[in-house]
Parts: sequence; C-alpha cells; structure tokens
Amino acid sequence: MKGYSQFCPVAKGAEIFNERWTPLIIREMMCGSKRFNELKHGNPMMSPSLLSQRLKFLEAAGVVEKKVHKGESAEYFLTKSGKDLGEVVVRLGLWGLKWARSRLTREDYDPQLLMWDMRRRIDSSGFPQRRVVISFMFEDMPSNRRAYWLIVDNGEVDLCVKFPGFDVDLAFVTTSKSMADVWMGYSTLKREIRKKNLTLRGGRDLKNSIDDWFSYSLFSNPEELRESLS
Amino acid sequence: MKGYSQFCPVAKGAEIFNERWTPLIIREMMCGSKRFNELKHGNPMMSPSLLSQRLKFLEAAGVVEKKVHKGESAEYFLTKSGKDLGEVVVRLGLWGLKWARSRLTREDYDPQLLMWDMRRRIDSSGFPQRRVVISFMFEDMPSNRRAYWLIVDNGEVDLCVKFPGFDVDLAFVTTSKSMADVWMGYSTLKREIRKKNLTLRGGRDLKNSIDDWFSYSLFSNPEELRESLS
DNA sequence: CGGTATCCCCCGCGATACTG
DNA sequence: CAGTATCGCGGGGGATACCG
Repeated sequence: MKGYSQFCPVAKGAEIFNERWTPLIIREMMCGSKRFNELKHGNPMMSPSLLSQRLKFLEAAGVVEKKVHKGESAEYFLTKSGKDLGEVVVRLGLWGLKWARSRLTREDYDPQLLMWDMRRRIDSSGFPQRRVVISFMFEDMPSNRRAYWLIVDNGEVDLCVKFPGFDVDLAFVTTSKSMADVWMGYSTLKREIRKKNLTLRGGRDLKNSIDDWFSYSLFSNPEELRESLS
Repeated sequence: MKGYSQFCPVAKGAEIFNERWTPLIIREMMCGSKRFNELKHGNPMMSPSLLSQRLKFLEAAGVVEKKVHKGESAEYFLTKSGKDLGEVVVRLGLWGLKWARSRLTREDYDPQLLMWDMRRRIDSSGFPQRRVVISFMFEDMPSNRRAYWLIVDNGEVDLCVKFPGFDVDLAFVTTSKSMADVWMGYSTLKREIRKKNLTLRGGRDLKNSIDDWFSYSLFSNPEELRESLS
C-alpha cells in the first residue's frame, strides 16, 4: 500500500495496520498461532503467497519475529511492538463486537473458522480421561462444509472435516449462525436450544459437564478482556 | 474494499477501519474538523471525490453523521460509535508514536500539514491583545512550500501561504523535520535551537511568553493522552 | 508441512475537470 | 465553499500450480 506522506503517528501506524489482512494475522498470533499453517487456517481465504508477503513485511516493520530452529519448522512471534499492536487489534475487535454486529452477513458465518477457533480454545482438561468425539452438524451449510468433528484425547484436540470412524459421544445439530452467536456471546446455548435452533444429542454426562469444557470466543466476555489490556 | 467473510469482530471492525484514509478522516474529526474542506485540509493528498465517498460510507456504517443546516454548510460529526472508533484511532497513533518513528521518511515531513495542525491547536488566548504575525520558514523546502504565516488577531488564527503584507513579529527559521520533531515531542525547541536547526528572530516579548502560546501536537504528551481514554 | 512463483484481472484510487 | 463526474492506470491480491 502506498504511504500517506504524513508525519502524523496515526498515518504511520495506519500504513502498517491498514494493510489488508494484517489485523487478522496479528489477531491469530495474539491467540497463540505460531506456525505458517496455523496462521493460514485462521485465515482460510487468504492466499499463502500473500500471507508470506505480509509476514515478511511485518518482520521488516519490527512487529513480527521469525524464529527458525534447525531441523524444525519456523515459528512466528510477536515482538514487544507487535504485542502493543495486538492490543490495538483487540480494541478494534471490541469496537466491532459492540458496533459492527449489524454488518454481519450470511457469508461471514463460516463454520470452518468457528471450528478452528473452538478447537483452539476448548478446555481439554474438563473432559473425562478417555477419547471423546463431539460432532457438529450445520444444517444450513452445503454438504462439503456441513459436518465437523472434534476429537479430544489425552489432552489433545483434533479437528476433523471427515467422519473419523469413532463413535460420537455428543452431537451438536444447529446452524452456523446460531453456533457462532453462542460462541461470540451474542446468544447462549440455553436460548438457542429453547428456540429450537440447536439440539444436543448424546452422552448425558457430557451434557451435564458442558460448562466445564465448552469454551467461548475471546470476545465473549468484553469486560474481562478490556480489563486485561493495559 | 472487499470483506473478509469472517464473523470475527476484528474482521468486521477492520472492514471499516482499514479502508484507506479512514483512520485519518476520523483523526481529523477527533481533532475538531467538521466541514468538508477542513477534512480536506487535514488530508491534502486525498482527492475530494474519495473523501466524499468515504464520508458516505462512514455515514452508512453509523460512524459519521451529516448535519445539514438550512442555508448553511453541511457539517460532519462523529456518532457515539464514531467516537469509540476514534479512541482506537488514537491508540493506533500512540502505537505509531512509540514504534513507527523510524519509518518516517523525508516525504512525510509535510510543512503544510504541520502548519494546518499548528493553526488548529495554537492557544490564541496566550497572545497580546493586538494582531500578531508569526512567520515560518522551512529552509529545506522548495519555494512553493517554504514559507507560511500565522496571523493571530482577536482570538482568530489564520494561516497564510503568501506574505500577508503585515509586519512580522516573530520568525521561525528552521527545517520541516526539526519543526515537526518539536511539534511531535520528539525534540524540544531548546534542543533544536542549540543544535542550530532552529532560529527565532524578532519580538523579545513573544519569545519570553512562548510557553504561553506555542502549542504541541495532541500526541506530544502520550501519558496524558492515554489517561484521557476510557 | 512451509512456503514460492506466476499469471492476470479488476477496481481502488489518483488526477483533473467541472458544477451549483 | 462543497462537493460530483469521468477517466485511466497500477498494482494489490485472488487463484493456482509448483517446489524443497
């Protein structure tokens, strides 16, 4: 992006921050993504070449640091500058949560993104000490993005887009909007169940302990999040 | 700009905030600009058609409100949502102040922008009760943007780009970088004078009272600015 | 898995002119 | 002063293929 030719620090900040995808890359890193493909999963619509380009730019800008361990995969970290910029990203998100909800379109409710975020934040310690399989069925989606499975085993959480073959312990049957609204804190599980937008099928024990393991978006508790910022 | 197809509030916020020029328009409004041409002066490199387009977009997004008084010029205001977004703009500016200073290029030091900002923030109440003319000479600039005059009279501050004909009470002779660095708080008047980057010629009384009327950028005192945010 | 290389389209935006 | 209309280009970025 061409610069603004202004010495104003807002302009200089915007020259970095306003590059397309940049806030979303930083959001991913704030949420713990380190590897190239993790960042890509968090932004599935972004082409790998563009991600590569942005990471190089952010590295040159002193926002991101690339660490290459011999024999291992490279990892990307936020520098101190990057973490500071991450706080701006979070504040933009808080603004969006409060003021841009009405701009959400049907296209925005991408279940793949939702599942990727759930996979990341789910609390595996709240599960019984055995393999647990939870399925999600989004009835409004075409068949190729309708079904997902979370497999929690030994503290690890895996996301599958094809039936993994294991018995399903608990099944969510819902729509992408209902599930995302619950995830964001716009609605609650109870409300969506009552409105018949969401059905839970299966293991009574998992249902009863759902508050122990079901997780919500980073933005589902704005007050707490805001207080965590300096 | 095309959307991100993500329900994440960061993405929805970025779809508005990341439009080119948008943070700078909001910055201008946070600084008190209301009229079309005020906004244009604050962003002289922006074409009027693009400014018009952005204002319409921001109005549709609920960030800006246009008020048309009969017979008078239209005025633009930030809504509550817009003021909230303005806080994000300020925080981005604070980030830029701290972390993006090294990215400043020669092109960024535009004296016209500097003068426009000085005109806005100068404290006219600190001046004697007569017309005062202060000239600024930027020796590194080509002749067409080398000289500016601030005329303070009866509480009004005018900016001239041509010699107004009045006697000059005080003359700044300096470079665009030195003046802007003082303005931003990166340097001080004393330091630039000592380093022979800045000379004050003229009225001893105005020199002695300079702390009463000389003003600095909104960002020159980051701690105070940060505390003013919620 | 972790990226590069390439191609090409499209539209954002800069420039300029013009109008009430 | 307060915008609108038009035009043309540049390059950003989407898509896809490919490589180590």
